Amino acid sequence: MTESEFLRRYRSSDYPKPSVTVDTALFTVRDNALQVLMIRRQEHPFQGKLSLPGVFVGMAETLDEAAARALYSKTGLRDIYTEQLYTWGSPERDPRMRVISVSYYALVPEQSLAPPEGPALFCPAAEIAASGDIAFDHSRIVACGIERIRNKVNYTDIAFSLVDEEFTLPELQRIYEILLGQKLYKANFRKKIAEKIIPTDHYTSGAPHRPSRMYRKRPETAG
Amino acid sequence: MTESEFLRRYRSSDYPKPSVTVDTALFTVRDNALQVLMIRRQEHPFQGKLSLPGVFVGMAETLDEAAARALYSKTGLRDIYTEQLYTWGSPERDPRMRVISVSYYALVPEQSLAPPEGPALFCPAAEIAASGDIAFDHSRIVACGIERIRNKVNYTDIAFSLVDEEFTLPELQRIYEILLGQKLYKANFRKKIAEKIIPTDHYTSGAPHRPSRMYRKRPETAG
DNA sequence: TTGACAAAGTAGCAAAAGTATACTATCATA
DNA sequence: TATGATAGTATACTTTTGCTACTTTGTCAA
Repeated sequence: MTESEFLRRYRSSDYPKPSVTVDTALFTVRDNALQVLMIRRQEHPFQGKLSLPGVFVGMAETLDEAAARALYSKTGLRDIYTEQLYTWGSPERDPRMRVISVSYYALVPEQSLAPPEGPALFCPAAEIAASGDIAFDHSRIVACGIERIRNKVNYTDIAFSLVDEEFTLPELQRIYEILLGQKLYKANFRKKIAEKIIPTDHYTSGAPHRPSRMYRKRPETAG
Repeated sequence: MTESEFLRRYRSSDYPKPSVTVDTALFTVRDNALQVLMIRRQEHPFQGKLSLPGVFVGMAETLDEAAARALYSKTGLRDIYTEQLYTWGSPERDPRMRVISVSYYALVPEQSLAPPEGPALFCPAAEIAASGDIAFDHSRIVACGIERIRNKVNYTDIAFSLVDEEFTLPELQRIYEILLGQKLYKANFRKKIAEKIIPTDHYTSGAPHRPSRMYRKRPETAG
């Protein structure tokens, strides 16, 4: 049997197939807390419950593209930091039918977000992760995202995805403290990230204390 | 519309669906190298090429169960360390049709493996990861597994999954060195893992030098 | 104009962790 | 009984981390 014969003969409809969705947890830091974008469901199943924005994977798009599409349709944002989290495949996770969900998380600075509209709203991520009243297994997805972020903060630069292009060190430190869930020492923090940043000649103003210098992220050195 | 009406009305066949497979990279340390179990493909596509053992996901099983099934059918082993890696969904990754692959990796000590039979064989993982001649995107899956292992060695106990229940410290250190790709200092290594192990009163014998004490992994302390 | 307040930013020490080297111990073998 | 080989230990040195105290520079109110 040649390969072309085989391809002709293979009938993919011979096998039952699960549906595949991509669900994306969009995180930001707001009001001194890590928050996640949730959607109040208008339809069954889990009508009225909170869920993550998700889409069915199109037959011609990659998973990353599906994740970007889900985010764009809810926020209008493109080119934000996005990464695959985990794939959930329990047969009972959707009461309608077998649905496998590839989950993603995304990070965006609060300043670049328009206030969420319609059924979308930001919720404290820790509350969602701890709640027993979230649609599907989306509570676990959020918990998984929180954990991933907390790990990666220590050995990557993902925290920079949560601040604007120009930022002060007190701002950045606050992001780290919220993600890690603990206070950091100012002097040590600055030593640690000194090599990752470039000072600008801009300063904050107006506050009743010494102005804070603004910095940018230093581009990664290849190799 | 009530929920039951909705469920009746929903026809899952209205949407085209990708197929979903689970592909599992089984790693072990053999001949002083990290090796991975590969299958010489008997059928199209990629006939004659090496691929990872994989199965289509059954409609009633979880993804973890599918991964365990794939491993069991090739090795006869159960209850080995297994963890999800990443999900691959490029539309072109399988020439037959749209197939989304949820990849897993597994770790097993060499001693518990029977010699592979039939089309199965162990290959140096680094060579597979670097090769351009592997079926599907399985070369990238192996590369992803190597990277994950290398990361997790430092902050988890996955290295213990690659040695027998009783092991010597020189053995364990060799595993660490192979996974990390670098020599470690004996004294420092022992300080680091001292709290993770329990000494037994067994010793190696027969070698023309001082016998080596055997240890077991200390059970994780809850909390 | 100036003193109080507040947060930004800096200096430096001590403890802990990591890096590296030198040493002693114990077997098989010749 | 000396030798070679690897197991195992002691210890000095270096870097990082944890912590405290200090100086700087703005607003605001007396």
